[in-house]
Amino acid sequence: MSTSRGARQPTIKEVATLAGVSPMTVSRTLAGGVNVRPDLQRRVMAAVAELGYYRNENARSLRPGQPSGLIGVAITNLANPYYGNFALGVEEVAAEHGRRIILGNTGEDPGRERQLVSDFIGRQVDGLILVPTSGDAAHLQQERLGDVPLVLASRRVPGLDVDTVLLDDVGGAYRGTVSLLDAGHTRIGFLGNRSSVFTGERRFRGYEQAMTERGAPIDPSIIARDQQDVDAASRAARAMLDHPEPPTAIFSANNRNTIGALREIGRRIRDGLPGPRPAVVSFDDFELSELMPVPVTVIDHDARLLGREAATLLFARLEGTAEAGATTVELPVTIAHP
Amino acid sequence: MSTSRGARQPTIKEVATLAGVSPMTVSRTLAGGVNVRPDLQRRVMAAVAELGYYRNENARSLRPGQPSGLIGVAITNLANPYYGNFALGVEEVAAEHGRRIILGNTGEDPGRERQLVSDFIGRQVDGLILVPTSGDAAHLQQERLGDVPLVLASRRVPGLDVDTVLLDDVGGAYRGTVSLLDAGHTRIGFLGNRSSVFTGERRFRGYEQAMTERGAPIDPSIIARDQQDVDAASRAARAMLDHPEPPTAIFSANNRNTIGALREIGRRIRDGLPGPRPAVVSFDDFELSELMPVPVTVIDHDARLLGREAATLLFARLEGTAEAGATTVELPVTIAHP
DNA sequence: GCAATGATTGGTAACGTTACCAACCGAAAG
DNA sequence: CTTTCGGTTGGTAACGTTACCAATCATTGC
Repeated sequence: MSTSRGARQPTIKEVATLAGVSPMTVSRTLAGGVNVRPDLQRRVMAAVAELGYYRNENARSLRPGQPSGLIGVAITNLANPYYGNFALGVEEVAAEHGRRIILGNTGEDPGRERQLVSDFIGRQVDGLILVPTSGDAAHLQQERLGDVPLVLASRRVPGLDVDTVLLDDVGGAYRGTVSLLDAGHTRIGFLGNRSSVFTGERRFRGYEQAMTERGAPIDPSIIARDQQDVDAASRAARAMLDHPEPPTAIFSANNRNTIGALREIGRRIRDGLPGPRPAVVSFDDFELSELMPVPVTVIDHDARLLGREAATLLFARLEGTAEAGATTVELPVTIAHP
Repeated sequence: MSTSRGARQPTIKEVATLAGVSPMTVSRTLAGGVNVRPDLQRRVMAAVAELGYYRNENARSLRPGQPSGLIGVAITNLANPYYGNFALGVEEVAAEHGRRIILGNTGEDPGRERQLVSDFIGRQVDGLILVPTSGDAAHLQQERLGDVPLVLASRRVPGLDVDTVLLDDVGGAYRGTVSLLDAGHTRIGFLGNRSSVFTGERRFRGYEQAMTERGAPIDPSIIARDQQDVDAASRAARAMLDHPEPPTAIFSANNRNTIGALREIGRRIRDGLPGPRPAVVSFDDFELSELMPVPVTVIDHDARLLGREAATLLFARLEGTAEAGATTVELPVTIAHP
């Protein structure tokens, strides 16, 4: 009836023997059955079912020219829902093309990224999608990757001219800051992160542009650009609100900083502490933002779409339908007022 | 200097030729270099660097007994931050054991799950970790999986006796409901989801147990158990609060239902609608729960830890250190009062 | 009835790697 | 000076699959 508990995987040869045909006939049947007699196909399928046979995809992709069907994906922080959605978008498009993803988490560590990339290549991935860390990029140079196409997401890498999907960081930050200025704020604090230099830098540039354009002073003492997690963001917000001349509004460059800032603002309200109740503009959406005790304007974007676009770019490259040079896609962001 | 742009991956044979040794010496060097003269090792490493050679892991694992180094992971919804954290936990432990994860999203579709599992096995995964969908489980029977160990997470599958990691759903729901009863509530609504039968069922049981024990009536007209997403949850909460005799508190069995309920409650408060402002107990944490306009008690748990435990169970099985029978680990939950 | 055609089937080799065995080397021991 | 031994190196085969070619079979047209 069936193999015993814990038996090793049967081979195509065993299936062939049981079905009374050659391995070639089994292979052909499983490949679609062109030019195989229907009765033989039935016998093969019966043997496959009985033995619980699965084609060995690794052996299959050993033959030259055969794709492995794997896409390597390395992201910086899977715990961040933003990247979970990103991975989902990549997975969806990969599945539509009959591929699976191998997923690695770099934790912003360039060494880990390097290690992941070489493992992925060793597993013969058909392509790579990467949210790069900000370290050295020698391991991503085309000559190191051989014929494996690479798509970068969220961030660009200096000196690396490859397909990239980005958000409109500058424009979004600009428009978000303008909305605060329009509401009459002129003293606007900035919370952001440093290490993911690329987005942090771009979002700061948008903020700076808007402030400068409207003649609002940029005061370094209410600019904090070194917070990676919620607790650090909370502390930075606390310091900012304890400033002798505190800001009346805060621009937060990402999800982690927004949550931290709101936690601190909420604490002050709950404890009845005096001081400003700053309006907040948040780059990155979060759930229930409409229920916050201060008005929160959200600069929203679609991480899942970003993942889908990255994968689409990759498959265009794989199928040869991509343009010759490196393409950059910059996805729009939307601003939702409270 | 280096291979040309877009060249195919070099083989071990080419490295051997360049280094002036046999492929065996290259293989041995890369495997750790036991019994290989240091000068030859240096020559090999130089050739590897020059050609940009990566060991072909697929060919490597073709030999019998060699592990592929891959763990197949299928989860139901990667967009849910809960599962993103779960995947991260699995990935961390897998990385500690030198393995990568292949990730697939089932979207609660049993057909997709079946397809993913057979692809994973075809890729010779060393093990499987699954958040099962609630369909038929024939494809998960041991005799179908051959020698590939399986660990289930979050949910159990009827008729499948394998290693499993669960949350203390019943106990958590019980204690959460008791906390509402202790606060004087007796009319408590229930929001939950049906299709992920297992957790939904268990959490309802905990609710039921607490209600019955305290003699609080269980009224089916304020029990809604069919919401999978935030919008459906919102609608269910609206109907519940429009009930002629609305509940004074709501037990929400998961994150999606909690967000939906709070969105509806917030809307009513903002619009100044009359009616109760129900207290909420939420199974699943969410950020900024302390800033909600009604008190929210959170039944919290660690999805990442759940992932780590699942992977730990799997590696115990792989390394033969696991017990003979199927193990079930039930992780505790914590209750955080507002 | 016979040749030509196309459909069907099987054998062989190769993909890139490593386990196993055989061969060789130099050095130490007798 | 020979033997022995451990360290070092290379050749061969096999892992499971499929492309390619050769062989076989039935069918059609003359």
